[in-house]
Amino acid sequence: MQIPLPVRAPTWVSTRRLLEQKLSDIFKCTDLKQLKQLHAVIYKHDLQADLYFAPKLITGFSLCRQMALAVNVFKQVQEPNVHLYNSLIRAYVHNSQPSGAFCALFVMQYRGLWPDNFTYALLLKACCGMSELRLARMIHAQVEKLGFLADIVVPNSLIDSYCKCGLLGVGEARKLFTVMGERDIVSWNTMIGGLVKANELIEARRLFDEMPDRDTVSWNTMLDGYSKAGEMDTAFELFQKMAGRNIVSWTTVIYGFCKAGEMEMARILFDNMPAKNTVCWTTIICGYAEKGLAKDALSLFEKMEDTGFKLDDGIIISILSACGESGLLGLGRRLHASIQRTGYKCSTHVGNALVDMYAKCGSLNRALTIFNGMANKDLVSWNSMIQGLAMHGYGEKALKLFYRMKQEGFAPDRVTFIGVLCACTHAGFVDKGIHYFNAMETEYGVLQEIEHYGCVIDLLGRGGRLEEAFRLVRSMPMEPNAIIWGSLVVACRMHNASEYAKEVLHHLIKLEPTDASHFSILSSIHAAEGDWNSVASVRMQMKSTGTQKPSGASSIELDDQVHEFTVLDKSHPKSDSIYEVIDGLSLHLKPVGYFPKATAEVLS
DNA sequence: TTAGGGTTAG
Repeated sequence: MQIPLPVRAPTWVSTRRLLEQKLSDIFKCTDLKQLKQLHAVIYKHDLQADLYFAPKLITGFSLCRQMALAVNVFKQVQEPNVHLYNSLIRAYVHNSQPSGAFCALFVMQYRGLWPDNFTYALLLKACCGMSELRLARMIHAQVEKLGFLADIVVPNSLIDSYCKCGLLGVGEARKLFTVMGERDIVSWNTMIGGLVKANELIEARRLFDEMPDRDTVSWNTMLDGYSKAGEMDTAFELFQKMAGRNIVSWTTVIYGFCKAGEMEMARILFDNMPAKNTVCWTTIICGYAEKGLAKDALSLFEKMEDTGFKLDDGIIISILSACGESGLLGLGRRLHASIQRTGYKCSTHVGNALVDMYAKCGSLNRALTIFNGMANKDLVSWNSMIQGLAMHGYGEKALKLFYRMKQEGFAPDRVTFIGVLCACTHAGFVDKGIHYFNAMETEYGVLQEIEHYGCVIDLLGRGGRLEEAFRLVRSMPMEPNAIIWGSLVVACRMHNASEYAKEVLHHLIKLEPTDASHFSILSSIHAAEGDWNSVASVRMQMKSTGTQKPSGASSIELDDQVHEFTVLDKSHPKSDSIYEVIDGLSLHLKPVGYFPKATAEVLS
């Protein structure tokens, strides 16, 4: 008798096994094409709702930054379990969408499922992105009640969340760290990292010295602290002393030297690194770019491409941002050309960075072309473009874009209003600006913050409405800062209101006693009034605080080289012909009514 | 748990 052989089952089982194997390899990879293919196969076998495959697909898609696809997979599952919810929450956290993570939590609880310790650890990560102290405290109370604090991952995540909530949070973290029964190296490292980020370097070092054992992460955290604080002697001493240096250690110290302006030292370390990745290339290129050293930045960028490092969002955004900061249009365009040549798929972030770079470098048409061509604009795209137009005096165009933005369904936020108010200032629309300032809270529900007050005070001041500007400063619900007083100084000088200016400068000197420019403006006002006694007293005050007057400088980029000039500067090799051109320009300007302004301040 | 990174007034 012939026994019927099962035909379908083994095929099915082997397909499943094969898929399981394939997926276990792939779910850490970020290749969307591969993942989509696998998803199609899984779908063909009707396994998309399988509780083994679905979480892996969700994780895969989230790593590829495809939240919509991840959510879609989740929705296919009829009865999701805690594990699946955790995958979805992890996906939201990974894609910096903390609100999505919390929504998933509410739905999960609504469906009668209890979050476990993993859920809470993930939610705490989501809290990190939100920097919400209240939320961290709420979760703290809950995990304590549920007994999840016993799992060391949970208190460690709590410390991390607390640390990201500012100084108050670091205090809470410190309390928890002190009472923790068991601490592992992660607890120590996280606590030290939190202190470092809060600029509590001395306390961080105390804990670092107190640690039972240190790993590379512990050393790197301290290196980061000293590098960011500009204490490069100590940072370098630690770097030399430490064992088990890794690429992060090298990059951290290189970053520190770049920020301190010690590019030679940064370069020596960079050239001697045992291995390089995109992060350290980015660090050194941006180091050069931020210092305006366009040639070095460009040659290193080309070297990086020759070495075979592929572009990623990190490099592109960092370098473009540095270009915008220093006005290095050449490097920015070169990078843009690389993006186009390699067919790099621009994310919205990269698009925004390009818009910002071109706008800041004064190439508004290019910024507009990129902006108009962007398929997925977000709020930042609109804000960057509005700000770009406003910055260059195109107030009307900026406001038009603001209307278009609203028409397309985007709700303006605090940054949008900074752009809008700035547009009104530069275009001289004083009343319009005041209208928007008043409307932002009542019509748009956006809180008026000190930055917005700053814009309006600047707007009033430049518009010559000094009385109103001062009235607004006095009625502000917050303490005016140096920026507010600074814009008033500008206004007072524009409108020759020396009595007001003196009052304002005294506030400024109190707030920023080491900033020489305040002293020099004050002394120039006294000088203009012929009050030489006061001039002498300001100079004395400057000397006693050890403040020196820095010279103002203008710079221009030409053939990938930034040329810097100061007042009466003759150091440029082509100085003679430059002055010839300036004299020529003055000859043309005088007949049409422009005269050079040479006050005591300029000549002092 | 450690390194680079998009919009913010003068």
